[in-house]
Amino acid sequence: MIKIEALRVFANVAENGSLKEAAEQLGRTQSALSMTLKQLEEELGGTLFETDRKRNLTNLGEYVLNIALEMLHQHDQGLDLIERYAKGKSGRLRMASVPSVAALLLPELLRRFLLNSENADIDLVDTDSVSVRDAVASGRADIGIASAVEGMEGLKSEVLFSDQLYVICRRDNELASQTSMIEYSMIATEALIMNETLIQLDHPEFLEIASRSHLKVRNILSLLAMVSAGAGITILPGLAKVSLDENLIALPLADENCARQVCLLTSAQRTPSPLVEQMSIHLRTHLPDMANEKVNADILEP
Amino acid sequence: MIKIEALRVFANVAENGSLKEAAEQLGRTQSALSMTLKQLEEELGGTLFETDRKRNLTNLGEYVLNIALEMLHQHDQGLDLIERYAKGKSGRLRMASVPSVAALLLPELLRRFLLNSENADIDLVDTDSVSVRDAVASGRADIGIASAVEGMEGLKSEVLFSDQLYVICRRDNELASQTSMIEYSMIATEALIMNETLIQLDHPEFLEIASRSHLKVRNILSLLAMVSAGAGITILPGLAKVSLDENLIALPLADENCARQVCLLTSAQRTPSPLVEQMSIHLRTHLPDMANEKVNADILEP
DNA sequence: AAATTCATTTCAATTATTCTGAAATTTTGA
DNA sequence: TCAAAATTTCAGAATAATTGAAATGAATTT
Repeated sequence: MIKIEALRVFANVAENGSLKEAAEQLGRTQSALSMTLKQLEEELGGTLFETDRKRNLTNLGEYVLNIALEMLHQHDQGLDLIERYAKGKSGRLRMASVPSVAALLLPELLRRFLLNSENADIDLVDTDSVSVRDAVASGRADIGIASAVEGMEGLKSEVLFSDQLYVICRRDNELASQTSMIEYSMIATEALIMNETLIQLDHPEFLEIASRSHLKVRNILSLLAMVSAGAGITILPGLAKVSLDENLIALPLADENCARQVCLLTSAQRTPSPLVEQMSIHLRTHLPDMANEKVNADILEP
Repeated sequence: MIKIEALRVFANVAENGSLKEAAEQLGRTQSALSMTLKQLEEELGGTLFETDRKRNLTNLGEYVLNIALEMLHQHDQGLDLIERYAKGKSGRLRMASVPSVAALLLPELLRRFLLNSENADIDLVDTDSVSVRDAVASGRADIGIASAVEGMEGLKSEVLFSDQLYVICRRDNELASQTSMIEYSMIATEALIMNETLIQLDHPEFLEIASRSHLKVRNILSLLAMVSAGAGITILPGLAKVSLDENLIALPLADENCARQVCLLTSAQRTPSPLVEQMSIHLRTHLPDMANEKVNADILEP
């Protein structure tokens, strides 16, 4: 059977016009190439070169060279595609992420990722945690970044980083002068504006406070505008409060158990594609540091 | 290094959904295929099937299958082209032949040749022996069929068959009653009309007769019309006289040495292409018989 | 024309790869 | 849970590829 490697040897020798050169290029001995060519000629039932000096091709040799070059090109290109894909350097990747991570961390993270994966084709959708979970579970997204929510059957979930909660209030609020962390008791008398992430807090003291709240705002800009306008205080994860208005201040919440756990979500059903695998690794290694950096930079500023 | 045969195994297993079936189809053991796949997966750095039952492909598996099928197709097609060409079943073949052979023998001979060489592309030119020789010598034709002429350097020549000469005269000529072969002496008093093939005869007695001839006609139809009209007699090789007018008759010439030698001409410089090789073999094995058949059929008829 | 050089082929020994058969393991379906 | 079917594993056998050294063959020089 004619092997593609024999054709590669032939093409190399034909283009070099010499066994010696070709042997050097291919890192083999002349005799190995000589035997390969001999075998190829036997299989073809005809001679490829006019003499045993490899300067001139026979008619058959010319024909075979033409076809072989095309074959080798196709072959190498095919292998390249496969290898790139297998190494996670190309392919399609649909991501779903909560807005805070998508807006604050992913731009830089994806930029770095793409340095090693030029042919990757990435779709990013930002939405709330529940939708992120659903997108991954249903196969509409390959990878999700969200806080843990109920009902994660069929999903693999892994904590990427923990996002500490902060009380957001106006600078003229008396809380602003606190130097220690904020206990629930300290905000018991404040009007609390609820939001998406607060729904998951289950500390009894907090639940008590929350039960008295009559305002819930979904959109974060509106939420902050409310606080700014004096409608009350709110509580947000560190990442969500990185660019507050000047008249607002973020104060760390003492209860560390109720930090938002930002998770990486993937389907448990299917083996991840190499690109998903690569991205998962990339997220695991870079996202925690980037998150800390972002949150701390913001804290140290005021 | 990823081998095309490993991809073939993978594609086969993927499409069969089972090692067992694929092993049967490929004439190998399951374990051989299992190891090939294992090695392929190792080289890719990822798994190709969801479980070790080969029913479901991973995302990577699907991608690789797509590319691999295309690669295999290209590869097999390329090999097929090469093999067909090498076996002389495809390619281009330019033939030059003297008209008698071209008209009487080649149609049937080429028809038979093409049964085994569907993809061959044949160009046939008919012309006189000198032009045939020149066409082959200059590379304008790959193969020539002609009588031996002077100056055959650079050509390989091989006698295919010998074409006996015949005297052509009117049935009312007294020669027509001859039952024995015609000696030169018997036509000494006839008016001889010269033609292309007679130029090469060098028998002294003939030369004597020829020297008295003042008419040379090239075109065979004109030549025969001349004889028919009573302008004289002529001498033609057996093949050239196969369909004479009713009032003409062909009488075998006794001198067997001066039969026309119909030769196969090829270039001595270049190794013949496989198609030329095949055609040469075909001509060698079939042309002599076909020529005899044609000449004899015609002789027995009257 | 002989001698020299350079490239290629040949051949036997080595090394690497692939395949097999049997046993062990895993999965599936009852 | 068990038996049947499919797959994997592994060591040894069969194949194939590669090497190094010597021989052959072609071109070039003297």
